Amino acid sequence: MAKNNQVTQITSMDQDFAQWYTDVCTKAELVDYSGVKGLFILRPYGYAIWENIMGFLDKKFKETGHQNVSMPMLIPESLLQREKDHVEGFAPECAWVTMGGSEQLPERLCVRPTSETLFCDHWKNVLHSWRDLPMLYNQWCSVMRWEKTTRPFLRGREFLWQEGHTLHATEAEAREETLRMLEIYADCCENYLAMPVIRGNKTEKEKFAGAVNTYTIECMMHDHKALQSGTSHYFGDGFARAFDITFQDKNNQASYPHQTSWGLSTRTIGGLIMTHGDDRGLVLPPRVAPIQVIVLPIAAHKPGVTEAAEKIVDRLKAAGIRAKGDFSDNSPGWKYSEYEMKGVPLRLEVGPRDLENDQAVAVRRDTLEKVFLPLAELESSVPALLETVQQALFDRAKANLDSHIWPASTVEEVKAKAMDGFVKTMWCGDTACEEKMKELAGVSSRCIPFDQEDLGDVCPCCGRPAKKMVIWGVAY
RNA sequence: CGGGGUGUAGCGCAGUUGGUAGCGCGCUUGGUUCGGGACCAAGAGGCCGGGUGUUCAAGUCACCUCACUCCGACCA
Repeated sequence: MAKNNQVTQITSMDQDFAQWYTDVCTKAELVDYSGVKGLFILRPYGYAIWENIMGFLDKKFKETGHQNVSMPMLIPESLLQREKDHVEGFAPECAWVTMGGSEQLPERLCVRPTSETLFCDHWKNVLHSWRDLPMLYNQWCSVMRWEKTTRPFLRGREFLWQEGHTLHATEAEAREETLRMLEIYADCCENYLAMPVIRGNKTEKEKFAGAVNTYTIECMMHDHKALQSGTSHYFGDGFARAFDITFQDKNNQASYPHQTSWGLSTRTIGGLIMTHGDDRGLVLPPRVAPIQVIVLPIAAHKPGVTEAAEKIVDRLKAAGIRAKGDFSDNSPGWKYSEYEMKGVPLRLEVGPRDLENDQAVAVRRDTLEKVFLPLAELESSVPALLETVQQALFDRAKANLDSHIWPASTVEEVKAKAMDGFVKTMWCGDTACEEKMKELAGVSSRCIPFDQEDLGDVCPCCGRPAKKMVIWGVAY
């Protein structure tokens, strides 16, 4: 250990999980703060993660028939107010534009907190016939919600996301779409980001403003708190009626279409950090990692070392692996720490001793386990090792989730376990009991899981008959 | 929006009873190193978050603001 420890240490998770989180965000060079509260700069490495997530989802969206569009950033107040529940939900956190240059605007304009109203206003003009349906739109954009407290990725006043918006001729089709997109989010989380999810229905209290149903995927972070990682909403024809969107159906009758929307944001990057990270910093699943393999020459000045490392980088790239070499004159130890902090899943070291043995040293980020890989087989051994890491990260997160869901039958039991994971109980369905649970046990309902269990038939809050099982938790 | 904490070099900090600013790391240049955050030498870098007061004099005292951060209430 060198005496000069010039790189700032990351606060340990056990000592202060919140501080650990912000340390990772800044020290792994994912984000920087801007001059305005709640507006964050996504630095190249952080944005590269988002680009990969976008790439995964955009492909899925297109495979399922969706088209990308771009809607305006500003919403006239009168338009936002068209749907009552919606405006009540979002108005408290809208940012408003009131001036154009030095002129007061005749009507103030809301910086979009979400774009349902804009899509509706547009659809009203372009939808005519049942032949125009379904309309399957998506946009990649940022939205603004004037939050009180802010944290990188988890809660910003501006955040990047995608919002899908669709119209369908029938309720059945729209509901099918809602669940299809939820499943794409679950696929993204589980198979791309290695974050196991719980799929379920939001309660009346927790559902999206203006929705008939909100479906969610909930993830468990390393500290056992919940993160809502993607939502998909079925709107019925509520917005269509409010915005007077109609089409002529096959019977030549004017008919209201059924609508959905669904969104996933850069918040999932926060989830990634808090699911897989450790005291050395970020740990990225290989599939989403901007750099999958970092190749480090050891004693780079010795004959053949740099050339061998460069050749390995080229070979890995040719094999479709996102590989990078670091040929800077920082010491090897410095580089180890640097790329561990940045969560690069696999490190390959090449030094004089390795060249003598026709091998490279591979070190896994998740376990720090060291193995020797014959140089001739890197094109097959490296991808295999990356897949092993991907699976190991998912398995570890899955074990964390499965071992921290506790059944309970009283409010006291819920409270006792609330800081140690999710709690599942039966529930009568009354919002009053949900509020009571928040007040007495400090938890909110995360979802009514699709996978229901029978834990009895009594609501722990009121003692009345209960048919549904709810998962409770402390949420980010 | 309430309650705490913090703003001094890129980062981490020191700065006494008020007297116009210092340390470590990083950065630049040169050399030696290189298998777990290397070493030597010489350099560059500051409107002390912003504003208003008090004072002969403010990083230091008072008030106001802005930002970050943690804890609550509200949310992707």
